[in-house]
Amino acid sequence: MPVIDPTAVELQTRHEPAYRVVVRSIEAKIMSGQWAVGDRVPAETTLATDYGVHRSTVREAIRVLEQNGLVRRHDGGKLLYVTAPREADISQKVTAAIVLHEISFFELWESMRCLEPMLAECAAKRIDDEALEALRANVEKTKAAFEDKRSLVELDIEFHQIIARASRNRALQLSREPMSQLFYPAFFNVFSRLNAGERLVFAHERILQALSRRDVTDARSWMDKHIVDFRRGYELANLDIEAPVGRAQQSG
Amino acid sequence: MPVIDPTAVELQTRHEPAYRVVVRSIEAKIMSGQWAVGDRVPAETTLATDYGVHRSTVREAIRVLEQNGLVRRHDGGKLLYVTAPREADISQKVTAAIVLHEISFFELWESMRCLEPMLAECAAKRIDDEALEALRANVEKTKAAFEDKRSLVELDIEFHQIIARASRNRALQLSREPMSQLFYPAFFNVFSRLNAGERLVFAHERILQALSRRDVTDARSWMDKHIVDFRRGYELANLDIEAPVGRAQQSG
DNA sequence: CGGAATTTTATTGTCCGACAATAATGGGAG
DNA sequence: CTCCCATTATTGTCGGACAATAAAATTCCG
Repeated sequence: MPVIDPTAVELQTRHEPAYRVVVRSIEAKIMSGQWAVGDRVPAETTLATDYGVHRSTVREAIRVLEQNGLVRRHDGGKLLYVTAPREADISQKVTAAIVLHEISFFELWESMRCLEPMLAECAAKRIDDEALEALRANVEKTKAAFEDKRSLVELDIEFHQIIARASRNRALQLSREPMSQLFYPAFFNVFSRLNAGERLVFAHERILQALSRRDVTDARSWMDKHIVDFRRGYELANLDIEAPVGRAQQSG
Repeated sequence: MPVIDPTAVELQTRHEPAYRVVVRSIEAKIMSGQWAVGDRVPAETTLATDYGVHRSTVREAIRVLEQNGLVRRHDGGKLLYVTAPREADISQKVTAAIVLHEISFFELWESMRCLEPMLAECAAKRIDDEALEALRANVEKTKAAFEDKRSLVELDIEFHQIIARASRNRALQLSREPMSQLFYPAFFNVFSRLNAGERLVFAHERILQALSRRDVTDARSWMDKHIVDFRRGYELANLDIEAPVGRAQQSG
């Protein structure tokens, strides 16, 4: 009795296409560990004869597995290997889903207000000196980049990313990543309209101090303030909180 | 300047396979809204001539898009339509990623402890009478199902799902769903070992009461207690907090 | 004998064409 | 106007082919 059963609900009457059978078979082999991460996947022709189908059919199956991040070819190579899905693989898909479902900035903001303080809290418990040093460097660079809005955005993204990694919680990171991709472009709008650099540096400094002291409570509360403050900036910049994210945001 | 640019970093030197070009082209049409959700996608042969490639090539592209949830055939039909990715589509992929990355139960629990109280808080603000009624019915059924561990698990899943929906925040729901899929199977282990039905009902009743009163603070704090309590149960049941989720959990 | 250069082989990306099964569509009978 | 049937369109699958090139095997040279 498998803990997860993706193969559970399946229509018996309409016979499943062959390529999907191949997908599920290989998927099962990978998820069960029979084909371990790093193993090479047999050639298309081999799979075709093994499964008794045409190579085109195998190919379609491979595209599906590839897209799910379960198999991948090493950079510039043509051999296929079993892999664990990369964060970027699924992050991108979640991002697309958010856009197409026309999820509002508000929903994203609310989620970030939930996740970021938690990430900060976890980071305060587990951050190492290396990450702390990276954060210090980031804040210094931010101070120096007051003029350049674009660098400001990039440095802000980096700041939060370092903290996310420092949390040592990959599940939280996985949740945060796709949202941040959509959340932060809005930053550029805010920075362009308001001169928010000063507030940004102030907040980042406070958070950094809290993390340095491993002060869980402070890290959380400053991060929370920071997220709340961003929403105010968003509103002050005359952007629509309720508008779906993803398409180019316009001022009201 | 697009807000998101998935097509950004791409190797120029090694020429991109044709099927991938087709994917990106169609993807762009969908993401930009040029092909709206609900529109029919042209037939494979049409696309083939349009793009000047063979039908097999188009087919591989379609598999990719299909897997991303951007296009789908209506149940039992053969015509392809533009769609927004379903929650289940990506939820399943995230779940696979969590398993293959061997993310620990602790990481998942920590994430749920972040998300569930927030979901409860949002639900307290926005829940309607219908959902409230559904929750009441759920709690009644739970009281009646004290013996049957399996029903107990299912009812618990339902309870939290109703609250998630009531939060009216689809981004949060999107984060929660894949984790809950992996989180809850562990429930069965706990219920089997401990007689946790009583505690479960107690907690659910408190949460329900708070939601009925639209008491944001109470809803959050009872949900938090509930999640914390579950972890205790997990430990009392002698299960390993640090073990990766996904494979069958064993007692220590 | 070990490593670099070169040849051979394996593998992928793409194409052409074909055919059966069946969903979609259009048209006629009631 | 609705229901049933013939026609058409579309997909799933197959067989085979070929160029490009990565991978492997082999030769060559210091």
